[in-house]
Amino acid sequence: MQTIVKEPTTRNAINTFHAILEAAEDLFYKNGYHKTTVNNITSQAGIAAGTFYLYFPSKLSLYKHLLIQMSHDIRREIASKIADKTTRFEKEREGIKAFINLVRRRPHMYNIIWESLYIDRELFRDYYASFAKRYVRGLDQSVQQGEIRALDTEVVSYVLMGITNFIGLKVVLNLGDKNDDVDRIVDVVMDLIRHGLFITDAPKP
Amino acid sequence: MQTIVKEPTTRNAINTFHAILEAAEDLFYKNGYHKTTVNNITSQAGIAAGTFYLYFPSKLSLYKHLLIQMSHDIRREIASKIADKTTRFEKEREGIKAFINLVRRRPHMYNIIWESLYIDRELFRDYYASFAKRYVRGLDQSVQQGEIRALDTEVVSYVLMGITNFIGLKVVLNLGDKNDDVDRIVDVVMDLIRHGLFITDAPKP
DNA sequence: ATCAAATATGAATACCCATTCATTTTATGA
DNA sequence: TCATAAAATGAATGGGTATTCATATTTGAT
Repeated sequence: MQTIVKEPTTRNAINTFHAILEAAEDLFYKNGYHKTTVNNITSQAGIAAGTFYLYFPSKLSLYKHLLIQMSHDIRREIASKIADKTTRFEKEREGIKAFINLVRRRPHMYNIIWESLYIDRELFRDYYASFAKRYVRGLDQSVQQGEIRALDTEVVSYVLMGITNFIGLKVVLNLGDKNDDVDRIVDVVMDLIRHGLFITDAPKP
Repeated sequence: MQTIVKEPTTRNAINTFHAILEAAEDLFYKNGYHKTTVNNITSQAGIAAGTFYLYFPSKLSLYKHLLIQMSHDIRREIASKIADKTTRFEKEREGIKAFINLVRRRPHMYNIIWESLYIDRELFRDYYASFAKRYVRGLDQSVQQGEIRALDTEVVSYVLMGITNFIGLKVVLNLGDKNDDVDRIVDVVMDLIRHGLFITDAPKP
């Protein structure tokens, strides 16, 4: 299934195309995919209902287009923020921070990505499977370089994704402490990742 | 909003009531809330469409009923599995294991709980906020008893929920390694929680 | 200025689905 | 056995919405 009819070329067409994307992002976030009608989207975008179908073959294709775009945005954002970091620890910290700041700026992303589980399960699976795959590559490298312990990196990748996602959830949904400061939270998380949760007497192996 | 019309009393009524719940659980899991019609549910339950409304005032109320029931089931299951454990470490391990085994047995739970984010956001918030609150109580106690380090227990609770949920997701959706063994995965997770991810030379404080 | 292609319009279409209700069947207790 | 209540039926209703299409406008090249 193609996600768009064709790339718009003229100035006006580009504006219309982006107006649709912007309205959809906003409405999908506020009301969810199912409660958002194509008419809601077109009227918020300031265009006629029929115009929508000049750009997208269906409502679902628009959703997929947004999801794919966002998954790229997330990867690019994280990659750019950790590119110049040299240690795995710093990469991890900046990666988490980048993700949280991104979803805080654009809380739409959260909703849209998770909602895929209910719109197209394969899309959801693919999203996390491919994210994990990349993560594992980075972790394996760090194991080789002796920076992190030799654990099952696939499991570790899901642990780290879980941490990042739920901390993001807390921040985006304003769960718990209302005065959350991203840096402070990330410090706590990194402390956990570095030292573990428990008090032990024995030195580390 | 009440979730059911009234508790059924006679034998047949109880059967019908449970047939509806079972069919709904199955169909919401397979196709999601929005793609499941009341007719789908009643025909899979082997009853007429109208009968549905003798038990539930609306489709949404059935969903809420399932969600509330499941959140109780999860808490009860975890509580019963950790009741006799004495150390925080064991409680944590058995809690994670109980959760994963439960969602593996009834993968419906996963979908239904997360889908609440798109059906009724307050429901979703309440679910995790109250889960976190309980978690924090337990963690605070363990901090007092010197079993775990004195970190922000609210942040820690989201970290632990995130880990558990994403490991559960991996298992339920069969992401990555297809021969996942729950005990082995939980061992990796607990190792992480105990020692952290990184190799450090200094002994623990 | 002219024309063809690209864009845009919005009312009409066609389908879907939650819920209702008049009617029938089944259970219960006197 | 009969009367009453409880449970069940399923066709009909009504509201909603994704998509289409005949028509109109705008754009850009010649």
